[in-house]
Amino acid sequence: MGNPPARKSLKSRRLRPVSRRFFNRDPREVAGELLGKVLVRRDGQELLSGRIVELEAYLGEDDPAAHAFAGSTERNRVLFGPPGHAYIYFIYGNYYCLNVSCMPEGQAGSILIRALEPLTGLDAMLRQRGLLAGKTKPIMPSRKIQRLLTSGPGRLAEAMGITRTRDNGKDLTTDASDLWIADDGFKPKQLDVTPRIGISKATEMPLRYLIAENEFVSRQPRTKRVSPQKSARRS
DNA sequence: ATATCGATTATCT
DNA sequence: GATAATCGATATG
Repeated sequence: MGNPPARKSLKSRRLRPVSRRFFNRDPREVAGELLGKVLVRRDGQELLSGRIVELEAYLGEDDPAAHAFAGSTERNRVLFGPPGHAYIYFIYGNYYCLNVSCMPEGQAGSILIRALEPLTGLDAMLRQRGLLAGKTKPIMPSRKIQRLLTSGPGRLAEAMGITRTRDNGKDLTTDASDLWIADDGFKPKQLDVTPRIGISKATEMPLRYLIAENEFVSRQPRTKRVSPQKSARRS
């Protein structure tokens, strides 16, 4: 098996909220630095958290794939507001997705959070994802089940209990919120950059960022595959 | 492993 | 009325 994910770090490291200034710039600049940060949800006394291992940058009114493309509307107005806030949208009649607004107020641009490596609150995530199926207490879910918790934008929103009515417009740069982004000091060793997925316009721009070799991304990058069928290994 | 498809509803044309 | 920054299930090689 591969290396164990860096999970031990979380109990020893402090979770410092990421500043608003961090997001006050082009999402393409934010993207690489945001990978490895931690999304935190306070649920009563419990903290649900996961490391950001995959994300996509969406630009402003010049990006045909961005919700900001048609200008400000009631739905997307958070994108044009101050940086560091949650833009939540509802999609396919089923799922919510989380963005972080970037750029100075008045200009659109955001980061779509696409996958987390679960760190704390896994039992609550299991429950909110509906993967508990009447069973009793899970001790530690299998690696395969862990991947189903937060490996995808709709999945992570469901696991963290993120909805539009509850969270849209929330300030993600302070732990006075019950949803925020923190830095625990972790630095990814290597990143991958690929085209964005799930879109039909501007499909070629390389604006999807992933932590290389991380097993909790929604889909492994297409490129740099090596042939052996058995123990599929990337590099 | 990749491809295709249905579910389900807020938002916009 | 059409579409959608998805997911889970099924079909196929």
